[in-house]
Amino acid sequence: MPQDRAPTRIQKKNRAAILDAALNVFSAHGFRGATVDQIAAEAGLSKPNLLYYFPSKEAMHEALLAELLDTWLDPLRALDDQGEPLTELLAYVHRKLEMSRDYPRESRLFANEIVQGAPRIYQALSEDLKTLVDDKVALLEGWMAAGRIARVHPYHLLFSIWSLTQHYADFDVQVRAVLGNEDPFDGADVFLDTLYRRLLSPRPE
Amino acid sequence: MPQDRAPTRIQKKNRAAILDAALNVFSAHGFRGATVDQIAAEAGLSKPNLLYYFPSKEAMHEALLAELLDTWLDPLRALDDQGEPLTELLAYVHRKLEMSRDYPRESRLFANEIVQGAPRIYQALSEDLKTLVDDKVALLEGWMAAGRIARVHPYHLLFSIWSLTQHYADFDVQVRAVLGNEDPFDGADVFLDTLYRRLLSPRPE
DNA sequence: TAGCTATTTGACCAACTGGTCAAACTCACG
DNA sequence: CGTGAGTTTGACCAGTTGGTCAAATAGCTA
Repeated sequence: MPQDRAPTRIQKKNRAAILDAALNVFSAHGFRGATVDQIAAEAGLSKPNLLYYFPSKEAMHEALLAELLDTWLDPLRALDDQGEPLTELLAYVHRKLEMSRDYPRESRLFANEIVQGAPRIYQALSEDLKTLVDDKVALLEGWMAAGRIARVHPYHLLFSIWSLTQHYADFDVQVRAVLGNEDPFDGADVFLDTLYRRLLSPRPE
Repeated sequence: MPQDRAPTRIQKKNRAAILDAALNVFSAHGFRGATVDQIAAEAGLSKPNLLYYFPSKEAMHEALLAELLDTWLDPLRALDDQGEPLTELLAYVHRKLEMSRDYPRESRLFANEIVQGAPRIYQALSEDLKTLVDDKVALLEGWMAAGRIARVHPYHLLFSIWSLTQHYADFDVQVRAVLGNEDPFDGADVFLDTLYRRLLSPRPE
C-alpha cells in the first residue's frame, strides 16, 4: 500500500479515479451489489491495483461515506440565524434541491445506506447529524416563538425538506417514468417554493 | 416443483413463510445483498426446499414485487372524484403514512428497487403507475380549475405525498436517530395534515 | 544511467453463492 | 396399512467474489 508521506501525482490521480468509479458502482448497486472487479473496470485499473490503494472494498465505501456526510450537511450548517427566516429556509430548500440535481450519485449512495439500516454510518447519524440538527432546531424554535415563521414541528420540518428534495435524486427513475419528457427539477423548484411559503409564512394569531 | 393444482395445506403454509422471510431479507439487504441461504434460515426451511417452491431467487423477488405494486397503489386508486377534494387528499396522505408505519418492509423493498434504477420493475412504473397517475392528475386538475383546492403542479403534489410519507419507512433509522424516543408517526401525522391544509386550502383569486 | 522506490499485474486461493439431483421421508386416502 | 404423490434434504457443482503475493515494470533522483 502507498506510504503515508505526501501523495504522489500518480496516487492523487488514481485515488480520485477509484473513488469516482466506486461512487458510480456503489450508488447504483449498493455495497453488497457492487463488485471490486466492476469498480476496477470503471476506473480503468486492475483489481489488485485498487487494493494497492485501498486495503479493502469496505475501505472504499467508508472513504466515500465519510467525505459525503460532511458535504451533505453543509447546506444545513449554512442556515444563518442572522438572516430573514423564511428567506433562509427557502434558500436551504433550494440548495438541497440543487444538490439532488447535481450530485444524484451521492444522494443514492446515502439512500442505499440508510434504507438498509445504516449499518456503516449509524454512529455519525446519532452523533454528528443529531448534534447539528438539535442546534438548528433551536434556531427554528426561536423563529417560531418570535412569530417570524409559522409554528410547525421543527424536526418534521427538516425531515420534510430532506425527503422532498432527495426524492428527486433517489426516485429519479420513477419521477421521470411518470413525468415523461418534462424536466423534474424545474417543476420541483417552483412547487417547493410555493409549498414552504404557504406552510411557513407567519400567520395572524 | 409443486404441481399447479390447488395448493395443499403445506404449500400454502410454506409459500407464505418463504415470502415473509424473503421480504425481511430483500428489504433489509436489497436483491443482490440477499442470499437464498439467509432467506431459508429465516423461513426455517432448507435451501433446496425453497427452490422446490420457487424456481429461483429472482422468482421470489418478482412474486413480492408483483404483489406489492398493486397494494401500494390502492390508496391512490381510492381517491374519490365524488368526495370533498381537500378531505380526499388528506385521507390519502393519512392512508399512505399508515402504510409506512404498518408495512415498512414493503416500502423499503420498493425503495431498494427504485434507488437502484428499478431494473426489475421499470415497465410497471411506466405503464400501470403512469396510467393511474395520469388519470388522477386529471381529477386534481379538475378540482383546481373549479377552485376547490389551490393550484399547484399536480404531478409534484403526488410526488410530495409519496416522498413525505415513505420517508418515515425508508429513512426510519435516520428519523429515529435524530428524534430520540419520540414516536415519529404521531408528529408526522399532525405535521403532514397541517402542511397539506396550508398548501391546498382554496385561496381567494 | 544506476539503483531505489512506487506502481502494476497475472496467477492464485478460500469462501461463498445460486442452483441441481437422487435418495429419503411424510402424508393423504382408498 | 399400502401406495403413490407430495415434500425434504445432504452432497455436490460451477461460477463469482474479495483478497493475496511474488514477480515484473515504471518513475524518480543522485
